[in-house]
Amino acid sequence: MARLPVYLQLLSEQFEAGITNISSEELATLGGVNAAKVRKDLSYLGSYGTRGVGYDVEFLVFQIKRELGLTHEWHVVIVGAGNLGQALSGYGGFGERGFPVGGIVDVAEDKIGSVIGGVRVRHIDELAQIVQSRDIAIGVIATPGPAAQDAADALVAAGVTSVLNFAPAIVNTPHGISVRKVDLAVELQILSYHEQRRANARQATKLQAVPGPRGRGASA
Amino acid sequence: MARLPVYLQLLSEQFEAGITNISSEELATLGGVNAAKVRKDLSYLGSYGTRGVGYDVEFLVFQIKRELGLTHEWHVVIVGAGNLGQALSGYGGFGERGFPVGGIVDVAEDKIGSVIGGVRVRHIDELAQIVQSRDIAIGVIATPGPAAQDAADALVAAGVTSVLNFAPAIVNTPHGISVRKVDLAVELQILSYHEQRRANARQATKLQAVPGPRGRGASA
DNA sequence: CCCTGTGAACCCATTCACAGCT
DNA sequence: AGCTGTGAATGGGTTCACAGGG
Repeated sequence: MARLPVYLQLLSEQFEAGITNISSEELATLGGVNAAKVRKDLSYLGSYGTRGVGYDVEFLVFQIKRELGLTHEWHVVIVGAGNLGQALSGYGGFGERGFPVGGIVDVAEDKIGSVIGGVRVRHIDELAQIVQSRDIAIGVIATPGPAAQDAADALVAAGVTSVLNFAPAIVNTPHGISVRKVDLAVELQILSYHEQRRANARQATKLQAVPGPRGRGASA
Repeated sequence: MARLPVYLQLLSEQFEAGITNISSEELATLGGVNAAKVRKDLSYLGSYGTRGVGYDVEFLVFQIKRELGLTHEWHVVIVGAGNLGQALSGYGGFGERGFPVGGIVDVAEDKIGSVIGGVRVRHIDELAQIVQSRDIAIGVIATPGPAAQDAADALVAAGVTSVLNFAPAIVNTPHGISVRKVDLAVELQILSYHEQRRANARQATKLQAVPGPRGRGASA
């Protein structure tokens, strides 16, 4: 379930704050969702709650981590050492959350050898060797859109079975490979859409308040 | 609709490639979705298709851009000039896709004044002035988790009405503010979950093939 | 004849509501 | 009494299937 990571984060925060027990109601409020949904989601892990009391925060954190496979670190390999690849590698957030960068590769000779976030950029031909030596299962595509499919193919050929795609392109992979896509521009476009609607609404209100003498049906 | 940006991207690529007309079937294949869904989504824009023929690619691109409010650029302001903020600012992708970085702010004195991606880091107290001078509607939160709520409050106070939150925290905003959350760690955790399931499946297969004599119910 | 546009059927996630344990 | 766990009801999004226009 895609909400488990969210619960994990909330529960971890509560645990840090010294909370040892939590009800579905409280957790739902923190996450801005329905309490019944929380209970359904958590019941999927097993019956780990205590009726009349709630859930043990620490135990729940452990169970979610186990379910998500977060009992050990997962090294990732980044394909593409351009702006985005450098950004992701330099951003320490991956390692902090249990996903250290185990390698970065690129096709461009001039990028190879430079060190970003403590990791040296290597040639994409070395991808299989990097993946196998560090037992890497997750690859990150940080190439321009047109190169994304090649990057995905290279990752799959190297033995990676999960792909996080930041490139603005849809990649095709064989069955059995997990792909997730994060497109920063798409997120902004969705916000732009909301802004656009707000702007239209303001305009409509204005037109309604002061109907122009030559209004061509704009108020309809 | 959250799929319009995807169609826009696909259609733009097709247009670049010289395709002038496209059927819902073709577009559906490119996007990996159902053709009926494509038609429903596009019909929401109006009846812009031609029966028996398909859709005019260029016209459709224009209509989607209009609907998404992409007829002009939207400047964004980034809060947080740490690793992630620098990464996002240095990454040229925002500007390329119509969302140039109009400012970066931080609370830390030592970050202020440095230039990232051509933009100078300024103090968060100047946020309102930056937002108003450039008429910025979209703010990006790139702070550590605990500072995210403060960043959101500052953005809203400054007049921003849409927020893209990269911090690992849920932020509360007044009604009427659009918020989207992108958590890179969550994406990786979801992939980790898939990897975990694959690992479990492999283990189960192995146990089934060669049942251990002292198996403690693992094969159930 | 081909493909769009759309009512109707379907499906699955969400929510409700309450039985049951502590 | 309080809160979990879950069958039943709800609702929204997806898919089907076909009428209708080019």
